[in-house]
Amino acid sequence: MDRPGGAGTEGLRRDNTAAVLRSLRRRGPSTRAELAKDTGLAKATVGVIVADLQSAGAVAEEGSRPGVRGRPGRPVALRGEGVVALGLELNVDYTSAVVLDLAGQVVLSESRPGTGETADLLALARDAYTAAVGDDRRLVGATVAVPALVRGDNRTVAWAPNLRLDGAGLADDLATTLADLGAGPAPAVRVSNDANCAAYAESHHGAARGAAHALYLTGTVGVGAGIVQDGELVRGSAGFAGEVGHMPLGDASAVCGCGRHGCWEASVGLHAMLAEVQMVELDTPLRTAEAVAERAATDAGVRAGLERVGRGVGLGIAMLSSVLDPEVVVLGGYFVPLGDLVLDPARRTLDERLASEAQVRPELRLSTLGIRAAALGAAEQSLGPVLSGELDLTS
Amino acid sequence: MDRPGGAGTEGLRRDNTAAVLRSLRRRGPSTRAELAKDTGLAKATVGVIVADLQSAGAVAEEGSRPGVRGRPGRPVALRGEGVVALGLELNVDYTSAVVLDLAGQVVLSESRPGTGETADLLALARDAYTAAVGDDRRLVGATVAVPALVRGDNRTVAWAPNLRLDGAGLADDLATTLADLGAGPAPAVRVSNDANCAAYAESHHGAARGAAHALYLTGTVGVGAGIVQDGELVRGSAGFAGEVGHMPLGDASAVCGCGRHGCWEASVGLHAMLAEVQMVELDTPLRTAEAVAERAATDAGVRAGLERVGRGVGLGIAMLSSVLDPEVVVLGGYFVPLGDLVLDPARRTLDERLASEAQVRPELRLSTLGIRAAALGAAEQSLGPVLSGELDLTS
DNA sequence: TGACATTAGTTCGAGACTCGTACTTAATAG
DNA sequence: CTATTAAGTACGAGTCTCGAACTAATGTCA
Repeated sequence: MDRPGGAGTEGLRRDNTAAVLRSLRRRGPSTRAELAKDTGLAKATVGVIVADLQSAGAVAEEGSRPGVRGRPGRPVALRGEGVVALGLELNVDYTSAVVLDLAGQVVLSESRPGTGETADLLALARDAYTAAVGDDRRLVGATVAVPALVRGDNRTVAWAPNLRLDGAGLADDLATTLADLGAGPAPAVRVSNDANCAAYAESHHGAARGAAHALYLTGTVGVGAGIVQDGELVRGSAGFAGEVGHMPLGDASAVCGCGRHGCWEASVGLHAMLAEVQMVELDTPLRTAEAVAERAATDAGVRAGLERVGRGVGLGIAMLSSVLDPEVVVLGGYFVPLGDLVLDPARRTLDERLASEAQVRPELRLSTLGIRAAALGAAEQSLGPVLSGELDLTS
Repeated sequence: MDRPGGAGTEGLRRDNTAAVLRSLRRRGPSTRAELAKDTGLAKATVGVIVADLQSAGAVAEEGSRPGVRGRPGRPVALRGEGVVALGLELNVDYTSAVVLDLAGQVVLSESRPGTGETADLLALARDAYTAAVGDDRRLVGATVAVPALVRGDNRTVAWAPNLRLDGAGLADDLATTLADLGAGPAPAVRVSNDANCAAYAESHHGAARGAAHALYLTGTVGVGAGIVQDGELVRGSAGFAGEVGHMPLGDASAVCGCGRHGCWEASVGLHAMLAEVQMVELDTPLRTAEAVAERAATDAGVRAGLERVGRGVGLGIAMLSSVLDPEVVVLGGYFVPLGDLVLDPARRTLDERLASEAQVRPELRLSTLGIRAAALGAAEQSLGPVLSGELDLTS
């Protein structure tokens, strides 16, 4: 509710500067005149703001666009060489890093196998920093995505059943690592849930781009969700929203790893899927699913098993859709290699289960971002304060 | 993301004025010094803003508060006689009206039996306007709560199975009615879902006051929900979020009015409850539930039936909590007279079903606002633009 | 009782910002 | 080569916030 930039006239400038940045991010390189029209600011104001951003290194002029009558405008573009954010993911079997520039371009993207150790992550962070940030770019923030419950402060890990994490240790460690590397004015460090990060990435860069209301589901051993409403993540009171794996939904007969019956992931998690198709797990969920998809081409029994899984997926999406009314549902994780083998039955179940006649079935899409989704979303989250006016580049 | 007040320095003033109003609303009468501290504005600025609001009739000085050392402050309070909003509810068997002043005080509250006709509502609106608005108060907006799916534009009724409503007719009719009554600068007219309105009311005035993340559930023949996240309603892409009645959750054996199996309301709606306790429906859900509660005092069979219903309620809340992570869940409608007869088993089920060890069970409370909840929330929604700076009182 | 400390609120000038208008600049059309 | 069109800039007016200095009102304590 409060003004992001601050209450005085300087705050006003910050907010207007942020509006210019957002316009550039959304519409690409634009002339001052176009920016004025898009933001509603006066031409003169835009001129001053652009000059400030230019001398801060955040934007630069491009070659002019000729053609039409009249004096040609000189387009201004966000400058990737200026400002970047770092996104990281620490998972049980790999770590990823993405460096994202202000223009939304991925500058660096790297994944390494790992064992979930904080040290792995810090090493990767160091390498990514050296390779893609260095002394000439300004790092405005870093966010780590983790498969854990993270409190609303975006620092404190409350519960990480699969990682040895506790409290704000990870955030602090990363902060000191970055400080040691000499990252200028201490960049903001945050920790965030991996499904939330991936959801954010899908809504800004991936399959849900352009949808203000999206739901992201990732299938691994468990099932996680990230909810985007009005372009922002829904966090819940403690920061735990989107923990859909144990929704009491499926067969009462299905026993879940948590010891209870009827959890959704006991019907649609990786192990449930493997039981349906009577196959065994390989080294990663993705490779496992690829093997299943391959077998499905020739094995009707496997296809039938996936059909049952798909119906369970559809049932859960029906549930979530009636609560959240998303425009797009993106499926990631092991669902991606299975594609329509799972999505088609899910769509059919969903059609049968729409809450009312007026409701339109949300579009079901597959994630296009792959393994870097969470790291990318983490980076995008770190860019947030710049685009909202909370952080001032020009000072 | 955009500044609510506008981009120029006048917009800045509007936003700061709104901040002062919000502070007064939240903390009650305050001196200029207290306002300065709370809003972060300079004393001088607050002085000017308060003077403006005073001459606009929105605030007034109260008798001074003596006691402490130093010059005593002169508290300023929101002035109920100045600015009001109108909230209405059109339901199948009654209509309600609430007039709410800027200070959050209910100026008028009236309910009448009805038959769901638009004409009933317009008549009540006229009467409420004459009685509590008249020529001396300024009406800033009116909102009608309806048991229907309303699009995100807050005007268009998309689906109203129990009312004869269609499109934006209701909003237009109310607008012309108010215009005929001579309501100054045309007040904004909106239409909104009744459960959403009630949820908003509970989070601002009722059992969930102070909770930024709340979930409201109302039990009638169906079950509806309203979701508040970060103090704002979650609407979904089309405006249909919160349609929880047909979540595929309960026994597959329970047949729902919609023709499908397993809908939540087929287990916990009024008729399902009556079937469990083997009693018949009276004229309203509330009176029916009162009769059931009375019988439960002496009839163990009824208590057992309510226990089963309560477990179903708890299961649904477990589902919703794992998705939304609310701090408080408020139950309204027919659940209120049944109280702990339903809530206790619901709490037990919920405890068994929490998504993770780290999660804390949301508090389950009963609605305290009764039949006027929706109308009150509607009025509060109409007050929103004033408190956010979208609407300027001083011009 | 009277000087003093303390807190509230106002006055005033400086500084920052946006805006509209007028002006300059750079291209195309004829 | 001139007219036209549109982009960008310079400038002055108007609005706003802010801090410092100042005035006002009260309790404290000698």
